Amino acid sequence: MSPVDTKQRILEIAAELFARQGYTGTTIADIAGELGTTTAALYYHFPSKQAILIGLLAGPIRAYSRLLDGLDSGESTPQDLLTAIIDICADSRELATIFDRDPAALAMIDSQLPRSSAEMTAQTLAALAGPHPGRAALIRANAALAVAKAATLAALDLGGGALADADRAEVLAAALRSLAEPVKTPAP
Amino acid sequence: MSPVDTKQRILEIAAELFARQGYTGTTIADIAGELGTTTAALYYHFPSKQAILIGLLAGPIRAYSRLLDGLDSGESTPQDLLTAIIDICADSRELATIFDRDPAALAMIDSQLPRSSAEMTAQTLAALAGPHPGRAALIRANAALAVAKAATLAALDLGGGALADADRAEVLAAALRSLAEPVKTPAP
DNA sequence: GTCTATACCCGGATAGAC
DNA sequence: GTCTATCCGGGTATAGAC
Repeated sequence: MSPVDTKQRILEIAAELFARQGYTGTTIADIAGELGTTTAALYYHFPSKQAILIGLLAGPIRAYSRLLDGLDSGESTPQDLLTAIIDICADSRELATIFDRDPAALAMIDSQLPRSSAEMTAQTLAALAGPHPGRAALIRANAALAVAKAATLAALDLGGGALADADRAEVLAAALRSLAEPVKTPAP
Repeated sequence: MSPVDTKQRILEIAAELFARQGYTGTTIADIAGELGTTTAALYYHFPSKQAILIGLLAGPIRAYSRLLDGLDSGESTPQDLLTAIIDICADSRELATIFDRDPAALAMIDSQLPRSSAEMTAQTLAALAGPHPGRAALIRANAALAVAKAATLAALDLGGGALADADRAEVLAAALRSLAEPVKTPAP
């Protein structure tokens, strides 16, 4: 099989297993077994298990990193940011799962990323919470981010791996509602 | 040191490390080191690493399981359910983190729980989504559950480990907003 | 209840033939 | 590009003295 295809298949298999069993819970033998080869064959395509994880996440994380770069300079609204997050998660159910549910794996490759995963989350929350946020605003920012990730994953499962337009709108609306400062009822 | 105290200390240390590094990412040696003993000493108090995880989660999971039992028979509203989830998460930042972010660890002890973690999540979502839910209702249920867990964790971090009343109210409000079906603007 | 020492296994990784 | 064979380290767990 041509090397590029095999490399791609390894990445697909790894994405699925990492999402299901976690990164540390998945062995090289698991991947090789699914691929139908021995573990040694894997090392022709990737120098290490970590390299597979990086090969999987580097692209999406660079995209996300660029998104964050555009925040300071640009005119992005929270809605733009949440939409972008939803679309990134929608790109791959597996990657979104790893990103959302395996922080330990992310931390393991932090040093080889353009910025640390903690930093990216912090910047995202800061952008969602707005300038000089109080505790309530920070809580709402966390809520909105959680919705964008978790509800997108749920929608992907409902849609058989694809995110329907109506579902995307529903996720975004839910995230925006959780982000919105509730209207205070004025004292009578 | 009296056995009960040591056992308790082990659980506390394990909770913190499991939350920070994940279950598989934490070694018995890590726990023993933090405890100031050798790994062998740990095995006087717990027969296995899994037993530590179970000792940690069995109580809260039983509580959550009872909560779900009460749903069918009782008159619980989504608000009651979300409040209960928030309070369970607020009980221990560490346990909530494990529960939310380490599904692989939960799956590992599934067989020894009153019901599987997947089953518990499914029942929770069903209760939040209401009878005969459409896709949109299921998405909103997922959103609300994600808010209850993630925003509570955020609030605990903001509050130094405790959940202030105002913060609890903010989390619940955000979860309820994400759950609420948006009012449809009637065609003119 | 904790120690020293160690058995045992498993997972990541390498060497070298084909 | 994939194989067989193997090394090596680290992690769980045990034996038995103190």
